[in-house]
Amino acid sequence: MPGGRMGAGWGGRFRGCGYRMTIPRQIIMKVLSGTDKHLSAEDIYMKAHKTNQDMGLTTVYRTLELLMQMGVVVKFDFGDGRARYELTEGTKSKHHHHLICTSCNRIVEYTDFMDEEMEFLKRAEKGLSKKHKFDIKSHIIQFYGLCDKCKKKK
Amino acid sequence: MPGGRMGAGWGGRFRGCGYRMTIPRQIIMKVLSGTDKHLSAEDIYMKAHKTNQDMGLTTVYRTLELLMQMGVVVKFDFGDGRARYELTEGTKSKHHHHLICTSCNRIVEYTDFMDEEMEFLKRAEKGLSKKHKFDIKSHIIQFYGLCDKCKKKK
DNA sequence: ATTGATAATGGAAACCATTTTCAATAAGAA
DNA sequence: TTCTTATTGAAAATGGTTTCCATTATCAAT
Repeated sequence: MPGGRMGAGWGGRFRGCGYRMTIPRQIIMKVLSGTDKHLSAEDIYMKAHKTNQDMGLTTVYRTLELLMQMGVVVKFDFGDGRARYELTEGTKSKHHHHLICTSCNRIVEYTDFMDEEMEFLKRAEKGLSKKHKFDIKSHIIQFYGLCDKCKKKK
Repeated sequence: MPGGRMGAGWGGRFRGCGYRMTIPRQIIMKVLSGTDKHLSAEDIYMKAHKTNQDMGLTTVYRTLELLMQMGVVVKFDFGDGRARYELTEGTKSKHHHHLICTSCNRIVEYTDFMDEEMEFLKRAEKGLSKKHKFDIKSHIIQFYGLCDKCKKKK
């Protein structure tokens, strides 16, 4: 993929869902596509703001809301009071889940057990979709506990 | 178990963690033990308030924070702006997970696939604990998507 | 039982991420 | 180009959660 076109191609996706493609939305997609981190709304706003000075934080929230409904983005809550967002179909990053320390809020990504996990998830999603008539777009798996340091501190 | 003693026995647990057992904490434990729903802080406050008029909302938040650190309670975020809390070792309710509609916020509990899930989780927790030196206390699994109604609406 | 150090409490005010409002602007079909 | 209508940004409002602080309660040591 040649550089400079990241985030392109999303126009059809938006229009297909009955929405318009706009400059702010393009920029936001570019930011989301260009990272492998979990960004907060403000993180995204700040990155986008560098490209387009007129970008407003409100638009970021509105677009994220849209993207979530489109199933393109997942929202995470790690318990620190601000939500994080991530593309579901991340081309950049490996599929991963999170370990969260309930004491210091440290977040560890892990990619272990992914094979088992994916297999389990595939079966579960299929079964749950059918039984509960849900159109499942994404999922979250998080483990909570005490990290090494906090364990010793106590 | 004879009635009227629900929530008792927690004193040791608190003291064991270096905290004191107090009336408000007893009442909060009673509320949490006595429900199989996911209560918000305010839900808990209102229930507790019936037993003890002096109960303050601040104390509920503080106690929940404590219980989370103790690994006794899990905090859920279903995306409606208020967190929900639930005992991890629920004697009342079956272990379950959640399906959440990203459009209307409807929450469906499911207990299907629990056997596979439990098996997977057991292995994952053991492996992750060792590898990342985490003391895992609880976990969250949530599926997001569109419920039957919202699917048709579009 | 009494004491005393200090953890815990409640109420009000502060915080701050997220929403709402609204007039101005831009997208895209005709 | 024109017109309809979705989208936008800024500021204000919202509301769940935290912080502050003076008062009260717990519980280990006496």
